[in-house]
Amino acid sequence: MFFEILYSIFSVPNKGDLIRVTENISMQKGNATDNTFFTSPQKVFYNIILPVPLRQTFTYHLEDEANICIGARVVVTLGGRKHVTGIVAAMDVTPPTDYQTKPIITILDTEPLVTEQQIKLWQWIADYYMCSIGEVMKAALPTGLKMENKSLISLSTNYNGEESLKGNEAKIYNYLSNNKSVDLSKITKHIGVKNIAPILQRLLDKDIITIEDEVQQKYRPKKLTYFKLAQQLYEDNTLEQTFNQLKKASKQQELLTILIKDYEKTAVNKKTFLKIHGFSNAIYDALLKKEFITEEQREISRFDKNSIERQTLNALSPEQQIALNIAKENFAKHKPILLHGVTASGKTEVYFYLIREQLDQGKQVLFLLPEIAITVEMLQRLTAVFQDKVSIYHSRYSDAKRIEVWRKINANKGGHLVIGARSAIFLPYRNLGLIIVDEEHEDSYKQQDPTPRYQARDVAVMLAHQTKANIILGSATPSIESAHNAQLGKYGIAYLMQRFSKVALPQIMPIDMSEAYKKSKHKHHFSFELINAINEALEHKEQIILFQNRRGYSGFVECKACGYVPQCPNCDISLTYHQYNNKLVCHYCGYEEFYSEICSQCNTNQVNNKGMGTEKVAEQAKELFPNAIVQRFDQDSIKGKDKYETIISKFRNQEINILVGTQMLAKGLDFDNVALVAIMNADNMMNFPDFRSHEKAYQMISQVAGRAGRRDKQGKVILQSFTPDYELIKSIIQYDYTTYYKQQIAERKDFNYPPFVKLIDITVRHRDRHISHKAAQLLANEIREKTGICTLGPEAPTINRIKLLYLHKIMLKIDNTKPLQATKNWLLTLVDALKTQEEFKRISVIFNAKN
DNA sequence: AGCACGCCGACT
DNA sequence: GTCGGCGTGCTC
Repeated sequence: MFFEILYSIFSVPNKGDLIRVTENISMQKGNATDNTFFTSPQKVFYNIILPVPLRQTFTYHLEDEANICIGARVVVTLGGRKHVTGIVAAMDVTPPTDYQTKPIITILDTEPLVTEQQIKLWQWIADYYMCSIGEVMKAALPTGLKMENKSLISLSTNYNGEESLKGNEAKIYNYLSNNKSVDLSKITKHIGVKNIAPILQRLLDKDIITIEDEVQQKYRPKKLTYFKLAQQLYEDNTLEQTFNQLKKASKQQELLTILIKDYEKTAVNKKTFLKIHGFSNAIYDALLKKEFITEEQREISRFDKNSIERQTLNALSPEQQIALNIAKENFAKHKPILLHGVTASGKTEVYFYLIREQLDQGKQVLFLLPEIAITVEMLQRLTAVFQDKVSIYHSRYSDAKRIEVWRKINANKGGHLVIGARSAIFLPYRNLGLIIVDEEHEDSYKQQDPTPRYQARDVAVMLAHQTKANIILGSATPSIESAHNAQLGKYGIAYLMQRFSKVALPQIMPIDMSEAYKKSKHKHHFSFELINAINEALEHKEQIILFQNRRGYSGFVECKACGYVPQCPNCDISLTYHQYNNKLVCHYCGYEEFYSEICSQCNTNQVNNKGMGTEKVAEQAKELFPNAIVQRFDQDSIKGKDKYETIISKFRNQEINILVGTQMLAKGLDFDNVALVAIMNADNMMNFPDFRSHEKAYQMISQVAGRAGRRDKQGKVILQSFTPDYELIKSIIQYDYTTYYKQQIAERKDFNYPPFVKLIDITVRHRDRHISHKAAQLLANEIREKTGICTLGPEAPTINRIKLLYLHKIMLKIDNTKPLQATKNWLLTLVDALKTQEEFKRISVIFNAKN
């Protein structure tokens, strides 16, 4: 079977024992009688999950019982699509009566690729986040495992042309002679035959063509050459002899000498070595030919597992020990645990003990981190302790690597630790003992844009519940929801309030900017207090971080004559000015245009002094502190490939005095010599329109503040704000989580926000503003009338047009007197009903469950 | 979502 | 005359 080879590329362990499915794949109408069958076949029916946004599974059949199982991948045709990969969700289902099923073309796995437990979780996600199970499947599977029509076909180099080909075989051969490598759909189109699989299979059998997967082709691990002294030179004690042999080759001798003296038996990177010591390739090649040195290829990886020495666990402090015990007690009761530990209190140590215990029992452990916190340092620490039991699973890793991890977890051979970003919840765990969700409050655990819009932390809690695994949520500033669950006793709670180094938390000094402006005690956006503090730090050769929660130069451009602000033609949003390329950019759709000083509305001069971005702060810092080296650090300034690492290491090496950045700075990075952190404007963090804005501000400021201070010296934080008397700011300054929590939870209760209600955002989109509005209006009214649910809107959001579609938003607050799942299902049918109306056929409705 | 079918404008 | 733009409808 052609498809066996085509799709078994990633099924290496199963190669060769894939199932033979009937050759009768051509299902063209009127052709069925051609098939000669041995017996009268008994059809068996299966429900298949397919990657489409339809909230259903699809029933297909096999002509006979076959070696197939739930969780195996199958290839089927769907609509116009020739090969779609799906997952078997149910077997031996009752045949449908109202339509003719199509056959399963190929079974790709003999063993489940996906566990039944996973399918259960997928269904839960689909229900809860109001999407199709197929969409969840799409998010769950690494691309290589869900191949669609993209496999590449090319001519085999082995074919010498002696065999004569006829008909379609010849056609394909000729086509491939002229085109290097082509994907399946192109060949199909060119040949004009509906089912080319058997033809390609014949060509494949004759070794005339080869099939490669696009994904695999993309994945070419970069290799570096390492070399070391040949082993036998040591073993046979022939070193001296060797040198005699090289009497006339002084350069080669020299190379060997350096190698022996400086590197001994460790392998060194060829390129670097030759460059540093000034040897040519010829010298190297000569030694290699004489077998005095041996070469090896190493894959480049962000960090090298082999080079990390095994580390044992540190002993726990009494406080950590107590936290560990509390965790274990709660696990015994199958309760999640919230670990509330201040910055540098050693949460990680507690995790380590819990992980080790699970690994010792041969269990699987999932360590979830926000993408941005998966740093080389973190991985090194974990790898140093758990060595080869560690796998990494996140978006910066290649698809091939992810498939490798998938298979490893699926094989379930002994204890294993997966460190991953939110998508790691989708791995096929078979023996999950523990889930850790670190930085539990991070909103990047919530997938916002492509559906499924799931909150990985919540899914993790569900996964733990379903699999009876333990789960620990850790944070220095727990989310209000988790803290509330702890308060209600749904979660256990443990605290780590002592800092590991015993140095006090940084002192936070609020500066009243309205005062500073009134009394002219400021230059640009820098209060005098801040300027003095920076100067002091610079004198002591200490480093400074300036935190500004907005990228770019200055928010907007405004015409000083008519007040016009340039807008994005697609999105109805003000364009942001970027100084480095002198362009106006839309951050939503990427539209850009050159900045012009002439206002397009009234033809006078426009100015760009509104708002304050990192670029402007950096510029002002350079002006105010001409002797300091100032560097920006945000999405825009790290565009280049390794600029991120470069800036960080430069800052570490103290080649930079002042670093100006956005929240990117705050996550997962620890610096040693930062004495001062300044929050340039605390207000713009609190004043964005979201019910979590205060929570986010608290978390962000606390986190940024934590960057200040050194192992032996208390750090200092300057917090500039126009409203320093806000309760929120007071709690931040005093590190008073309890007061902050009480305040927030009271507000949430008063204004009906989660965790007291479930929030669902509905976005209606249409090309026509009026239809969009009308549809939203109808929906809102219907919901209000039929359910009595608190329904806000519809309203046009500030950004009310994205990519030429007009948006209208409705917000639902569903309190716990309403049946949540039933309500969600009803909402979906309501939208389906609306779409049957001619006028609203082309609206699209997005649901976002936001709690 | 993806794909085919079908109906109108700018090209050989 | 037709190539191809994208609007419309359907998927076991």
